[in-house]
Amino acid sequence: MTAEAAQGYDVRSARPKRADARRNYERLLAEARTAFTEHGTDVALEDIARRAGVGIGTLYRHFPNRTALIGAVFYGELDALLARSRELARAPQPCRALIDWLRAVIDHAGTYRGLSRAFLCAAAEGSAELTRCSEPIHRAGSALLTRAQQAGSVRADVEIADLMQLTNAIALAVEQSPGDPGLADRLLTLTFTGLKAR
Amino acid sequence: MTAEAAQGYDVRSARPKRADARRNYERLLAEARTAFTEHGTDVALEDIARRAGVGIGTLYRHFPNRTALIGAVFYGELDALLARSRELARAPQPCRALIDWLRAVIDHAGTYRGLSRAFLCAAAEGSAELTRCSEPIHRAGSALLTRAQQAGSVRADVEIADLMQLTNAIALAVEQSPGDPGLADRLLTLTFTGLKAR
DNA sequence: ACCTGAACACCGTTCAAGT
DNA sequence: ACCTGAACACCGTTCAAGT
Repeated sequence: MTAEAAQGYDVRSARPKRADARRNYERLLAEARTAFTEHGTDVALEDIARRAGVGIGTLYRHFPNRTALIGAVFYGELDALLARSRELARAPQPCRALIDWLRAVIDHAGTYRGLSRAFLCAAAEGSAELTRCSEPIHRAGSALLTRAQQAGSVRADVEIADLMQLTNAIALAVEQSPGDPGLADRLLTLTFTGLKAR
Repeated sequence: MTAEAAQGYDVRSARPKRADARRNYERLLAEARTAFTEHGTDVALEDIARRAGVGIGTLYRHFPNRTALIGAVFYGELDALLARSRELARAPQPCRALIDWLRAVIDHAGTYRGLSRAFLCAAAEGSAELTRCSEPIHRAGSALLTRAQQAGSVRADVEIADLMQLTNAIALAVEQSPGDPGLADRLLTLTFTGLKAR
């Protein structure tokens, strides 16, 4: 399902949204995106509603809670991340491609302050909005992981779920350490080579 | 400085606290500990004050913000973690000892829901209360790391700061995945062996 | 069917008054 | 010097009234 389809139809009734409802949905999404980018995902929802020119009640009608809104914004930006994975699936070094993609995931999570935390917490809550984001990400990562394993450059006993958990965790650590731009690379290198001496 | 000294003297004036102030401080700390254990670090501060039998203003007088309170509770429990590191410093396998200790750090962070997040965030905020906790932890970890490196079982280019960041991140991922008790072990094993095939 | 925003609930924090 | 708790500010969420 594309992002357009999700915007054009009511999720519950599966019927087309009324034109004004759809316009409000899109405005809220756009304002949420810029607000999250500027002030992080903890920004006041009332601000987002005001900037979108709708009442706070309308925001809640479209997005029952903050996580749902974060998930909807993130879902709309998945395409770039998935396109990058398809690109890297044809890169000459399968292992390098996997690491590069994990780095892209971390960078993307860093675009909104609070996103990676919401993502980690959502797994525990079982939020439908963020789960539908993590599924395509996992599939994309799985393809890159399998390719690197078949090339013999990555251990066969590594599972994508664990690797993504670790990547999310690194994204969070990186987000909390704004003064250390090289941290993401160092932690990914550590994950790749491991502690163990060769 | 011991925990007793911190309780018995006013931090700013370095003078002995009045007896009632000291008693209130200790009661707040004890109630915070149990409240954090039972309901996580997001528990209402008013509840802690009420259970300690003091006004909310008294809580704020002793602990200017939530992070300070979390830090004070955590500081009082550092001894167990540091004792474990001294024990492991004499264990036969230096590398195993390091991994076991990282596991202990993760387990300890898991005793309060929200602690590892507060810890990661505090690094960015530069909270004095939590920084004084991380220093002895880093020193203890550094000793174990150096020993494993000198034994030749851990790579020489690994730095303790990165390793602790990664460990904190794992602790957070583990906390957010209560349904997966084996996650901590799997992620630590992954950190140890690395993705790279041998 | 959808929008609005006043109203409610809740919680962190402060500070004037009291001991 | 310290304690108290009413008061304030802020924010998430709901829902009766309106279009």
